[in-house]
Amino acid sequence: MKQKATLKQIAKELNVSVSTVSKALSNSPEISEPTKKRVQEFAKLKNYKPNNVAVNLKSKKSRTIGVIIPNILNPFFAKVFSGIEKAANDRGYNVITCISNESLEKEVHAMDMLSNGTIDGFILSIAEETQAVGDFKHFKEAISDDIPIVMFDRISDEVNCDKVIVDDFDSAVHAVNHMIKLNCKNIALLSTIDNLSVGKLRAEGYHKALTDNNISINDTITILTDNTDDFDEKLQKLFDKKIDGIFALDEHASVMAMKAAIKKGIKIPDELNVIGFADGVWSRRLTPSLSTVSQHGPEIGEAAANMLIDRLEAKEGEEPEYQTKVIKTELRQRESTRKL
Amino acid sequence: MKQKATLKQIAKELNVSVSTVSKALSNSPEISEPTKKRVQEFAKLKNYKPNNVAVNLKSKKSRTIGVIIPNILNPFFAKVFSGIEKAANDRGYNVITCISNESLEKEVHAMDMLSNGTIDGFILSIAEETQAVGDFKHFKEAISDDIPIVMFDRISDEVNCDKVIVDDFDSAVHAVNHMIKLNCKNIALLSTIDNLSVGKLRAEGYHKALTDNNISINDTITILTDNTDDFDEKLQKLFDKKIDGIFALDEHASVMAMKAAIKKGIKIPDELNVIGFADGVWSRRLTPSLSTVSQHGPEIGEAAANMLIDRLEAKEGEEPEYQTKVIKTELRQRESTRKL
DNA sequence: GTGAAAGCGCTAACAT
DNA sequence: ATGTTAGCGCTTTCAC
Repeated sequence: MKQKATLKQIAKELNVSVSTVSKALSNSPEISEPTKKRVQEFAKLKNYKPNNVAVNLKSKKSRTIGVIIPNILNPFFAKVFSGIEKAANDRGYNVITCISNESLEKEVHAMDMLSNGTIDGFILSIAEETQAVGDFKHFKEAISDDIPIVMFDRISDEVNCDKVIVDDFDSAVHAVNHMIKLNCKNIALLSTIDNLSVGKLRAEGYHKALTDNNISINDTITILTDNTDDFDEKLQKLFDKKIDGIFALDEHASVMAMKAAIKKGIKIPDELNVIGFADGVWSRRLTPSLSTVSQHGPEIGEAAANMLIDRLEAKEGEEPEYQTKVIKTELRQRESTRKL
Repeated sequence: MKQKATLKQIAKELNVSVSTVSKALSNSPEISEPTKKRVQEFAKLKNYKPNNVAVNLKSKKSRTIGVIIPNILNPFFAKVFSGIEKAANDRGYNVITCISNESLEKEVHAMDMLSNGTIDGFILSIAEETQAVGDFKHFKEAISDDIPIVMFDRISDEVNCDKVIVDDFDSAVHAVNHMIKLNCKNIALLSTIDNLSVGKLRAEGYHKALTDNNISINDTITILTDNTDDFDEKLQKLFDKKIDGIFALDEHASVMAMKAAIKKGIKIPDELNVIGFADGVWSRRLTPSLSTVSQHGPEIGEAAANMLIDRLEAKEGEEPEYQTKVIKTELRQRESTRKL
């Protein structure tokens, strides 16, 4: 292995001082043109790259963002992640990723591992268990240690920090209103994420839309749970009731409901309209394709990364106020909805 | 903001030397029990955490792995990634992720950004463009700079390094043999990844199986392309031919083919058997659910991470030989296959 | 225009 | 048992 080039080595070989080399490479006006040229060319020849760790130690910044995601297999999070990675890279930042796997302990551990100079700030979505338990000490601690956090999607009002969310409540109101306009009279509400803040907000939006339209809420065509097995079981009985619309709050509920309806021989969209929250390519690939509330994952990620970096790069004392940015959803009409 | 605790500060406040504090915290036998206790308790009180950047500079190791993935939205890569992340974390390593987006330039840039002490080694799957162009200089450079690489799935024989792959060729032979046993006589071969090494291997496996069974190869029921639009177009005409089996080399081909068949009113699996390479949850959710060649993404990731870390932690001069580990696939029978 | 020296926070060989 | 010193690779202030 060839030795890695350092300032020291270059200085020795060129018979100049370390600081001359350093300045020459950063194009300082203190250094004469000929010396600069000599140093820069030699450095290129030797393929010199400043040791990032040393630079970080000196500057007390790592230009690295810690991202904590509950589950990378969920296409929504994968999309957000790709947005974060892109925006961060564009601004010269690296991204260290941890997966909390919905566990409070892993979340705490991950933050602990990284809160030692490794990262300058966090972007995260709260783990399911953390939301259930309501333990947010680790977030507050990081913030008081001057490590900024940007939360996205699953947030907590108890923590004072930047946030990026989707207008879950409004999106649901809008989607359900749309179904009502399509002449749906009996819209089932299905969710396997009733433990999450976002799930609750979407359910409230559904209620609001029904109430606004003077439609009474029918609990017998509502499945709210936090467990897919439980959901699948309850789903069996759903089609005993009269329904002409399904509003599903997550991908699992959307797909399983469509699958079950098709099996029962119910025609979509002629007898049944379906709208679901979904982000993968799959809503398009389904037969019939699924009309969705699309959450613009990449935009959420980009917004979060930019908010964090803006704060990191703000001059001391000029940090912006904490803000909550709302990314608008979009109702994507595909084959599963049509006027009844 | 409260000042971050450092050894220096603690030393001053306790009226001992920095090295005493350092040794006490690492539980060195050189230090007396009472002092140790005093220091350790004070450190805990102050919530002291060793500055990771300084430790890295000193030790010339970062305990961080650079992962470069072509596309995190592809569920196969997402699964591999989750395996890497898990194995790395279990062994005390962090993971910095870059997404090459199938671009050679981004791949080169990512490696460049990280090859300066930020990471100890790479785990990567080669970008599409890189495979097409056949430019592997950046990999060789890293290796000669003593930064080990583990490649997975999309590898290159031109680069001498550790590799983790799936037995694509054998898997395809096995799957097609299976279809033949189910009495398929006219098996179509569909691929949108004919530009990738893995795509080619799978296609060769298909040919081998047909040849072994004395079935002649029929180019009119073969769609090999690297472009999904092109594929979708050619797919329209596929069902004009007589086919009773579909072997699809990637997720897009699998799903679009099933969707098209269903639209044509072809009964799966009664008139047509389908097997596809796929990794998402969606193969299960399809109607009928898709029989797949499952690639054990998480295991691939874990194996890659462990190989890399084993090499990183090997004593100088005792590094293991480069090896290529093969993870076995599994034929997952679901509703899209049944004896004709 | 160039160089010497200090220091970022930590470890470890070497005194005392 | 504790402290002193040097050094990881770099930047930057201050002298010359």
